[in-house]
Amino acid sequence: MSYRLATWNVNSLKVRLPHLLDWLAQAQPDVMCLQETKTEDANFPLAAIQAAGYQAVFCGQKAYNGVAILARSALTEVAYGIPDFPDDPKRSIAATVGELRVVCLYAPNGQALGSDKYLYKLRWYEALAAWLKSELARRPRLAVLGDLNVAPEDRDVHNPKRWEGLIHVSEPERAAFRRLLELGFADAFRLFAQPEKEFSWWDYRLMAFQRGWGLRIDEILLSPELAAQCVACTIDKAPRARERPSDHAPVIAELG
DNA sequence: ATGGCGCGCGCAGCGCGA
Repeated sequence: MSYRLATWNVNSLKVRLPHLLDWLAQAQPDVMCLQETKTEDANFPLAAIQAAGYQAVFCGQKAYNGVAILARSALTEVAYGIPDFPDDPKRSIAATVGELRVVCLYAPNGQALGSDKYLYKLRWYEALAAWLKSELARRPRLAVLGDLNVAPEDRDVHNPKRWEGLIHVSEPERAAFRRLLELGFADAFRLFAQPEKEFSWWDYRLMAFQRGWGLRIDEILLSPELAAQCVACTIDKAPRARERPSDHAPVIAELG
């Protein structure tokens, strides 16, 4: 069974709904993970998404965070948050789609090195790794998609010198990300030859997108079984070039 | 490159994101 999996931080589902519907129609993903929906569940645009041919599970809140998984087929065994990590405001949702277990994540930003939010981000990653370790043992066909808010290596940063000492690139953050790879996950993007300077996020300011000043902070992690089945992983920059875009671009993985 | 954008909230300007 082949699947097209995608993840996109939409930075407000309400504002970005037209972009999302256009992208679903054009890209035809089987599974679509969304982050930063910033939408309470009562206001989730379920009818529009169903009309586009997708089912959805979601957990959101006002103003901040919020995640959702859309799928062309049934979503079952829905799980919210990270177990044993109760202080987890709408950053994780998981569901079974066909033969796949899908986890959709919005990692904390972390704000600045040494800040309370930074320490929270590292604690969140620690809890995530512990959870995913047990999940991987139980569910060999596991895909983890999301805005992981870490640029794993210098080649994932447009100008590593400029980013020294800043959030997303610090060694503890990168170690937290590598910990997930050590569990056995593959960073799907790096399973393939890629163009240089390929990113998934660009600042809204200073025409960063036009200048190519970006980071790769949205990732698709695949369990060994799924990695062996993966035939492509790409980033679609086209939505970032539209009017009133999200600051993130969708990432797509193809399972053959 | 970092004031400079864009979002939500709520009705002015702030917190937050990355």
